[in-house]
Amino acid sequence: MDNVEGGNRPYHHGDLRHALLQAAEEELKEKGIEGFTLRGCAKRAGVSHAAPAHHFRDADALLTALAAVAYARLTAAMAARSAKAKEDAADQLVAIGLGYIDFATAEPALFKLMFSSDKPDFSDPVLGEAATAAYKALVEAVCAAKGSDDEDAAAPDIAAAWAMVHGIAELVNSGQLRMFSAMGPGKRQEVYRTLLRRVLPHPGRGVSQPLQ
Amino acid sequence: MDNVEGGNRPYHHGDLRHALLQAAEEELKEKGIEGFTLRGCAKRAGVSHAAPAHHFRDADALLTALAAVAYARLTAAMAARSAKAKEDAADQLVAIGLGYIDFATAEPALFKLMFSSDKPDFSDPVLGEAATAAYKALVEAVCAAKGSDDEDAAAPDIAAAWAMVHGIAELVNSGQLRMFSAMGPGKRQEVYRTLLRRVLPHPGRGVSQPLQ
DNA sequence: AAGATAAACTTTCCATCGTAAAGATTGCAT
DNA sequence: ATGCAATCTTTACGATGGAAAGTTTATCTT
Repeated sequence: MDNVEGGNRPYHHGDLRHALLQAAEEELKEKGIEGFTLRGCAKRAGVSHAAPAHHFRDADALLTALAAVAYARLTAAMAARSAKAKEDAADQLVAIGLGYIDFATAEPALFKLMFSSDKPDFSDPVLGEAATAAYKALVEAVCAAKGSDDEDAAAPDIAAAWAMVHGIAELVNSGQLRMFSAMGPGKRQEVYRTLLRRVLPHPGRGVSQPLQ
Repeated sequence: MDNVEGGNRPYHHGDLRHALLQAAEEELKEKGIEGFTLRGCAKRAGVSHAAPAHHFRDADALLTALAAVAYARLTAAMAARSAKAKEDAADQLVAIGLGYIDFATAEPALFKLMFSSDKPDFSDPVLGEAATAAYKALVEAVCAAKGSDDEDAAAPDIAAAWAMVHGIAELVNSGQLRMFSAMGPGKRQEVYRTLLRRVLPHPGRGVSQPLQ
């Protein structure tokens, strides 16, 4: 046995499941999703490479559990922005979008795991509920801004808002929108706001129309 | 040797480089980017697993070359829509966006390789030029719609247009916008158009403002 | 035409990965 | 105290990417 930490680690870890989730997050951030290995997680947690199997069926199951945690944080990031914003429905929707972008740029590895990877299994009920909660936060903000409870009628507005924030997040994270990295943080936030205001639903109408 | 095709294959393939690119595209479409293997490509091309090394430094280099081909197709898809649209600058920009979505939904595996993977090396000059060509098509359409040649001034409009089409493409491809799969193709195209018109630049002004 | 050189391809080999199977250790219920 | 189940380790296997060395073919030189 190669007990790295000095020798007196007990045979039973105690909270390996949780330790593995933390290790997986580190591994993901350092190696990226394409360099992620289950053995690396085990080593970080100080256990043998086969130990994770007793807590997660396979590597994808570990990443599925991690994705569920990440969705909760996404929801929290949106709620944090929402709490700081004015109560006005439009401001609230913009805040939700900014929270989405906050999370995506603060946790690019997790964001990629959640949205640009086949690893997480969305049929898993825990992940499914976490993802649905995040989605609902967005939907409710759109409906409020639109002044309607009809989710179907709001569908194009939901799509517009989500596509815009998601597109910004993806492009910024992959470094393709270099204009943003060139600006200071304040200016960047201001541009984000302006972009998000562009996809606000226009109360009363169905799908909002452009000016001209 | 296990010559699958019957026995009289010559020792030298003749055009293995090209055959590997085709094989890689098939492999990518069938297995997905996370199931992609270099050995699988070699088998498809009917050569030993070490043969690709003589044409591509490693697996990433093969995918980089494939990504360059894919960018050319993306540019072509945008050009095809552009050619069919009216000459009006706004219609042209919408067409570019629809072409982008056309490509993304027709070739989800390639699209993922290009935008949601660390595999391709964008410092490769061939890929770099192909990607730049696609980007320029977008930039020029935005500038034309804005009625300005100042690319810096148009930056937020470029970001808005690109983020919207990219967001739609990503969310549709990952099956997260189920409302779209529910509609017929005609209705879907119409909604795409409506969404894209929402991010058109407004000539003269800097960043366009919402209605209210 | 003949031999040398380079290119294309195969074979063999190695480290790493995920995961299955079996053995060792410990906690817990009875 | 004893037995069982959970937790963890060790061992083993097939697959993968890539390095190294050997084989075959093409091309170039003379």
